[in-house]
Amino acid sequence: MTVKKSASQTAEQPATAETLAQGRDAHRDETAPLVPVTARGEATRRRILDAAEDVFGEMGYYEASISEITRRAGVAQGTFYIYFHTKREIFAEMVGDLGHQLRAATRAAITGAPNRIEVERRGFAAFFAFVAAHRQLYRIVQESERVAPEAAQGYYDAISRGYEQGLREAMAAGEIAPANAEAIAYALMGIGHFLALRWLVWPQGAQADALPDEVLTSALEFITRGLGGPTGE
Amino acid sequence: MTVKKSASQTAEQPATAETLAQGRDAHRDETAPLVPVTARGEATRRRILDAAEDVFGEMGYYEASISEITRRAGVAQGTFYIYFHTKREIFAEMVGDLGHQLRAATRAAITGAPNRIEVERRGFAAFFAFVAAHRQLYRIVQESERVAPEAAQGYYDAISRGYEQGLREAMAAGEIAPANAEAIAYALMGIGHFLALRWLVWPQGAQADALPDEVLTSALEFITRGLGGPTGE
Amino acid sequence: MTVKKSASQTAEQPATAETLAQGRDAHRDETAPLVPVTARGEATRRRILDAAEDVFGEMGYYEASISEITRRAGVAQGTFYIYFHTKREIFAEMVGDLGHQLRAATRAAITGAPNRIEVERRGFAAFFAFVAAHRQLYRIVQESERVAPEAAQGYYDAISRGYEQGLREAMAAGEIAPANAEAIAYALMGIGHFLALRWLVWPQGAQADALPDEVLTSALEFITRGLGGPTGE
Amino acid sequence: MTVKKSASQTAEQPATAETLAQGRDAHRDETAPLVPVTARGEATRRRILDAAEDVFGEMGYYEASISEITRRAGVAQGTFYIYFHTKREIFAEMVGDLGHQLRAATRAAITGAPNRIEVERRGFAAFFAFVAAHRQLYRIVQESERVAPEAAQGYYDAISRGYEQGLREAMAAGEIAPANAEAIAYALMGIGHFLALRWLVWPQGAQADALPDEVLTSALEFITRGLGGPTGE
DNA sequence: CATGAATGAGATTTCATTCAT
DNA sequence: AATGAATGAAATCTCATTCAT
Repeated sequence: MTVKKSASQTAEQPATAETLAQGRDAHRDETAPLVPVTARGEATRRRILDAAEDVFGEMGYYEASISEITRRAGVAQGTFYIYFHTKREIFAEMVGDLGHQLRAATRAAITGAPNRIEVERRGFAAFFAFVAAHRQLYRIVQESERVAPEAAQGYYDAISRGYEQGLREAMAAGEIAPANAEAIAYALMGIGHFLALRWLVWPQGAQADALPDEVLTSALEFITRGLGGPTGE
Repeated sequence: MTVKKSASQTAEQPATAETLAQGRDAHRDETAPLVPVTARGEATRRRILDAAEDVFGEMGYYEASISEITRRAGVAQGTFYIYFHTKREIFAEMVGDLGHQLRAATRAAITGAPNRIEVERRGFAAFFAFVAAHRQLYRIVQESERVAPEAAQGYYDAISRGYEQGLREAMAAGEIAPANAEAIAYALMGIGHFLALRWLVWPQGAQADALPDEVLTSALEFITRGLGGPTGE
Repeated sequence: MTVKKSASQTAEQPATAETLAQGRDAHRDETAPLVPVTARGEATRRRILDAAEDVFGEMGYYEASISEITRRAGVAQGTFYIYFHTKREIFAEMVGDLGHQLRAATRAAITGAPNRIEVERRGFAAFFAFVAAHRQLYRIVQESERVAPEAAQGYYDAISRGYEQGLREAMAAGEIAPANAEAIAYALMGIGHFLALRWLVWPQGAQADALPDEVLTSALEFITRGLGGPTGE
Repeated sequence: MTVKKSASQTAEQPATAETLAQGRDAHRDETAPLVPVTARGEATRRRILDAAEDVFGEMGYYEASISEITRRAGVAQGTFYIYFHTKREIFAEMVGDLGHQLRAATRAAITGAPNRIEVERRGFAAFFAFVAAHRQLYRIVQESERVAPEAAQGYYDAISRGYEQGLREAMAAGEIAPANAEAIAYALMGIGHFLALRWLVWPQGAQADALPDEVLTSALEFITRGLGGPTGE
């Protein structure tokens, strides 16, 4: 194996007595991330990760196989295990990535929104656009609930936290009705999730690039009313 | 053999290369249900189905095995195939059952509600109670999205249809604001789904028998406002 | 799976409520022996065990493969796991068998020996004959020290115990000099082991069916003197 | 490359089907030792060898991996093959080293012993001390019987030769009874081996630093008697 | 001299499904 | 109707070894 277990001094040390002693005791850490050291390695890892996203998305965690992933990545099967300990590990890492991307996209979209309602409007639009563009990833998150529950909870929690903060500020500003922010956050996520499921994920083919206007409008009205208009203080 | 299989060849294929190539998930003629003819058979079938519910719920579709199911059912492995063609088939059947039960429970709960808001209140309460009592089944439906998509869509569609009808009537009666009924139905399902996930499914142990009051209240207020009060026409 | 986990009531019970309840809780016992129920199963298990003895003996534990074992046994690979949980398990079972056979052979040989010295003479002869006839098994025991230490210790301990008892009786009778019986037992086993290694196991081909007379004589004289003649009480 | 390999082609074979078919234990031209030329190289080789001793001792030949060895040695995996052709080669070399050390320790211990009995006493003490200090190495030799039989036989033969010579001289001097020297040598080795196994190798923890007095005494008395006192010719 | 990356054969184990009794 | 046995494909993961830099 030629991959560092996390960022730490590894090879620059000439093999002195001290480093030796350390080497002796440093038992294999099964959980240490497998970080490539060279650019070539980094590129290979990336290729594998990308291939995994495709494969997991198309086939699902269990039907996917490492050999399919490495085939698409164009590397030998053994190469996979240079960069990831297990099939589950790469899956969980993907879910993390995904959440990261989604949050970045949403954050970018809502920047500069004049009020909470507009935040919701833009946020939902960004979310639906993202799902339409990454339909497989949607299924991945769904599946992660069984396969890598920590990853799934991390995904939802991170989204929720961002949501809650915005909601609390809006409540404090009197823009929306006061309420348990986490409850509202999860309610909103649920709405987004199910609308996307019904109108973006289930439909096959190209007709599913966006929600029907009528649906989007009804949903946004529902949300707007639900959040409670300005309280008029 | 005392099991009907509505006149169709089933296993006549000798194990040729092609049939083998179909692999473990060979979809065969699953249109011919295997219906037990005697009471004893009926009971065995039931036992297998019950065991399957446990096993699938605990372990998930892929980690579950027929042998674990039959072990828990107290029958031999071969017996399984007297009543079900494939692993997938029994899974899909379970999802159907599940939806049935849930809808029955909900319908019973909302009967006699004086207005739409009360319907929602009671409906949600019933839903949460059902989830708390059938936590495994919740995961099953979730998983069915990948494993047996038709079953999953059937599940959600049936719930949605009931929902929509109620909503349309309420809209017609001016009880709630007019909107695309299916959109609202899926939004409400999403809310229920995610609140249950966050407060009933994720938490470990006994503290998860019901939603915290505050959460439930906030959610119901959100929904009530969202649906729109009486339009006063 | 169609094999009982040890001798216990399994199938004769009609599936009543009680047996069901039991079935539910009886989680898979990973350590329960896999005992065949029918004669056919028993025969298959035997074939696998015999093949394993050959294969392990010839190639050693690690170079041996399950697929080679099942090939020689004339069964499919999966069949192996109906009767044994792991490669290690069958190996350990073999070592147990072996010890059993060896002790039986030795016991038979020494029955009726007039005195302790004659016991040793006959015992060693029986041991060498056994090793010559089961040269592979010798290597197996040797290897078991690493692969299945409990099995190895069990093997030696059982032999030693028999030895010790005989020695103690002989000491009590004044036939041999008093000493720590276990020490003498292990010393005698060591002698047998190394003589067999040098003159029966290492030599290739047919010339190694027995120890050279001179060697055997020298060894027996050494042992005879070592045990100490009658103490003349 | 600064490592001599006495003029012979080594790796020129492109990885064709045939070379691959040789599998992982391909015996190649192991007759060309890989001798380091610089002091740095010498030190690296030494580090690898020391690490290998630990690893092989702890895990055994087959469970040990080159990557574990190089990890402990603090070098890259590729570096291993600068100094050793194969895994087997380094293993065999270790066994050789070991025998060397053991013989040196024993020789030092018996120097100046007044008679054969005293030689045995001191020799056994030295042997047991060595085993207690190198418990892993004991297992290594044991395993070498399968993995590198030549090395194992070399090990025992060298010890035996030293033994035999001493025995023959003692016989000639009338110090001990005449006998086949090799038989007696292997018998004595067997005794030492099995006593060490039982009282030094098997016991876990610190209580196993030496044989119990009673055991040692009984064994030495057995040996003393066995060798036969002065024949008084 | 040394390194890190890459390879790919191979091994164990699981499991849905079939079948004779 | 039920059982126990058998099958064999497939999947994950390990590891000795090679090679370009």
